Amino acid sequence: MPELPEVEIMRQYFEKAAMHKTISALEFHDPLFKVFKTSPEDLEQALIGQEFLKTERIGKYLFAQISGGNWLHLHFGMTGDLELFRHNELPKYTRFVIQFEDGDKLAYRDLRKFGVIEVVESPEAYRLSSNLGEDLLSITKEDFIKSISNRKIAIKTALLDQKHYAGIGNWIADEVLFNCGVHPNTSCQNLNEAQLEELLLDAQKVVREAIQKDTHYGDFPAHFFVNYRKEKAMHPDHPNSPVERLVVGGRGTFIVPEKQKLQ
DNA sequence: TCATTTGTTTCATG
DNA sequence: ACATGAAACAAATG
Repeated sequence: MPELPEVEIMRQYFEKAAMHKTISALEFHDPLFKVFKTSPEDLEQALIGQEFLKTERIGKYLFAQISGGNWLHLHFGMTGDLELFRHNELPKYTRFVIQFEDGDKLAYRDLRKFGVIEVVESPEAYRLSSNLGEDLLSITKEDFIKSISNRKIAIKTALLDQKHYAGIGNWIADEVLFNCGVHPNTSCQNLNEAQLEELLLDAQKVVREAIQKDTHYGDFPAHFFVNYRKEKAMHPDHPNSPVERLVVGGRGTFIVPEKQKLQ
């Protein structure tokens, strides 16, 4: 699920669900502690009796400021999300629960456990220490072009690298490459500045539109490539060129061959 | 049984 | 040290 737009919607959900309410207890439901980078004791120390003051997001990484100091960092891996609940049965695949004094409970769910829960000093400190780029929506054209133009890797692999600009995931990369008519295996060196700028602007546009639709895929415009992102599907603009699947950088990748030729 | 999945880290290689 | 690419991580689905 979670690429930049999904995490932005999750941030807005967290704002509504968890802000300014006293935390009374925590629950841990991941026996091997795969998703926890901070120990339960330290999480309790940091969170219990405190409240969340505000949220920030960098790419796919979500942060919430804790009143007692430091920030809670959440990453959602491939299958993570949040669910506010009050009843007794645990939402499916719940790994972590934050209980509030008012009886609300916030579940962090993550089927595959690729996500991360930890306490960090600040979003910016985390960004710098983990070599994370700036958020896709705030990076400048110049920085984007500089970071990509001399690389010797496939453009799709470069788009998925979170090191220079954070937020693009697998479906958005395919979406943008389709929109710009670029084959995902094109070497970065073979793209000129105008093409790179077009890729950035399109990525930002796709992200904004997805956020505006609350990332409900069903509400996306009909021309969105993600609607046809499966083998042999037919994009309405290319009725004679069925969608093809290939693997780029180890990730499933879909293209319309007629529009996206290798250069 | 095998391949697939909207992510990231780690390891090996050059 | 750095860039690159493959494998690993975990769990469900078809």
